[in-house]
Amino acid sequence: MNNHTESEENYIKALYHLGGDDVVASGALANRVGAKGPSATQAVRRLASKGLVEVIPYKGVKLTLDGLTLAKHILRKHRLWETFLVEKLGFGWEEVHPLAEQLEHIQSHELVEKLAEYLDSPVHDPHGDPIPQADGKIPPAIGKPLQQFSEGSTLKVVRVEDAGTDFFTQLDHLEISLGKEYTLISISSFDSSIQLNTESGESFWLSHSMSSNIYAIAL
Amino acid sequence: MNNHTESEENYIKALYHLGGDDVVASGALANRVGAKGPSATQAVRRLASKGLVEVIPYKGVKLTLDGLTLAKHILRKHRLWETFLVEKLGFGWEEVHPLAEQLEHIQSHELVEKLAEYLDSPVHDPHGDPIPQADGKIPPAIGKPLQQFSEGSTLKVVRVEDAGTDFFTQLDHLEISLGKEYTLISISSFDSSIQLNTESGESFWLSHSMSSNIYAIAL
DNA sequence: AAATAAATTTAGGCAAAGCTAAACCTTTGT
DNA sequence: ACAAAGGTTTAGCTTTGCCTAAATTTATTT
Ligand SMILES: [Mn+2]
Ligand SMILES: [Mn+2]
Ligand SMILES: [Mn+2]
Ligand SMILES: [Mn+2]
Repeated sequence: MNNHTESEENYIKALYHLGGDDVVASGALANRVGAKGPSATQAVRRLASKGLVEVIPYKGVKLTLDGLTLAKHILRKHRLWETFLVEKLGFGWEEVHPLAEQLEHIQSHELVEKLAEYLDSPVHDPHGDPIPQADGKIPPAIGKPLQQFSEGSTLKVVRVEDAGTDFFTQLDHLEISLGKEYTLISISSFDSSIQLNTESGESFWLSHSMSSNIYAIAL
Repeated sequence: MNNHTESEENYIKALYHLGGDDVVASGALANRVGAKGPSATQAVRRLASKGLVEVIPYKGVKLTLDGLTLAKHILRKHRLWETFLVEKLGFGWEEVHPLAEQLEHIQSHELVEKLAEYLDSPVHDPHGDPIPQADGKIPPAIGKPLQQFSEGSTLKVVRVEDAGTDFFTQLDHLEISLGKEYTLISISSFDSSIQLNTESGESFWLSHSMSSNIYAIAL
């Protein structure tokens, strides 16, 4: 019931990201884990024989309850390690993902819980994503995309959607990070770009592709 | 040159432990990694093709310079993680080895160095073993076994030899830990057991198998 | 020096994990 | 309703890593 390989865990996590406990097509799965179709077909069969997924041939794959529990546990580890790397070791939030991709496979319940305690039982990771708790419950995702705020409202950035390096580089250029507060000045009806004011009154524009990946709460 | 599997790294580390850069018999190697002879024979061939070891058929295996460098780097990671687990997460020194056995395979030079810095660049791990430094140098092993002290000398425990769970349990029973100071009262000429006095004057005996794994420095 | 014992390698298998090319379902468009 | 297109599975192969049994080499003993 317990011992899973790194590969297995990556497939489980991919299934969770793609569909939660819904059916996921084998092609999409293969794509997500960076493998080819036949590899995924074989992989899900191994997972099925362990009771982690249910396969409907030519239709797709679905996490079982066991699989879902495992997925959330791996995600918990991933986000706790990301938090550790940023909070304690001083990594930038844009560099921790590939490291957590390795660390999430370390097997020890005691380690996970000691780590969580050491980090003061965090509820969100450095990107603002909710950290599944030890009991399997997942805190609600917070914030809504900047587009959904009305002109003139003040807001605080609380989450960024996982995106590539370029996205983070751009965030750094603009000095945007979690916790920063802004006033939304205007939303262009031409290209949906957004004008923000910093607390110190400086004004700048955000493209739609940037702003749609930035989540905030109203103040 | 870089990417090694967990299995490969475990073989490299085993070779280092068994012989440094000397020749090691394939049977001893197999034994150390918990595999059978033929598995080791095959494994060292894979390592040889990567330039990490040199094989002399029917004679043994030897780390190359590259292999030696890798071995020390893995050992550095192992001992840094052990230090982290004890110092920061509050694990007991007897429980960290199997966890470090996993963590030592995480690949990221930046992570290792950030971790070392976070731990204030430690020179010894929780068992008193020297931590190989970033430049490959290894601090000298400290202490000598209790037998080598003369009766009446005062000493401080600075290292214990890696041993099984039972050894640590017994250390805990006797409340022996790194940094503790004792006076050596007598060494039995019958069974080489050793009588120690604690700082508060209590007296107790240590079997030879215990004391020969406990290293101390004179005060 | 020959015989025996011990260690090592070879031979032959198996499972996990990946790949390409070919065959096979499903869906879609006419 | 059917043919083309698209996605999925099957077939067949590769590498890593580990196993047992048998052959081979080296070491030890008489
Ligand atoms: Mn991963
Ligand atoms: Mn994250
Ligand atoms: Mn290991
Ligand atoms: Mn140690």
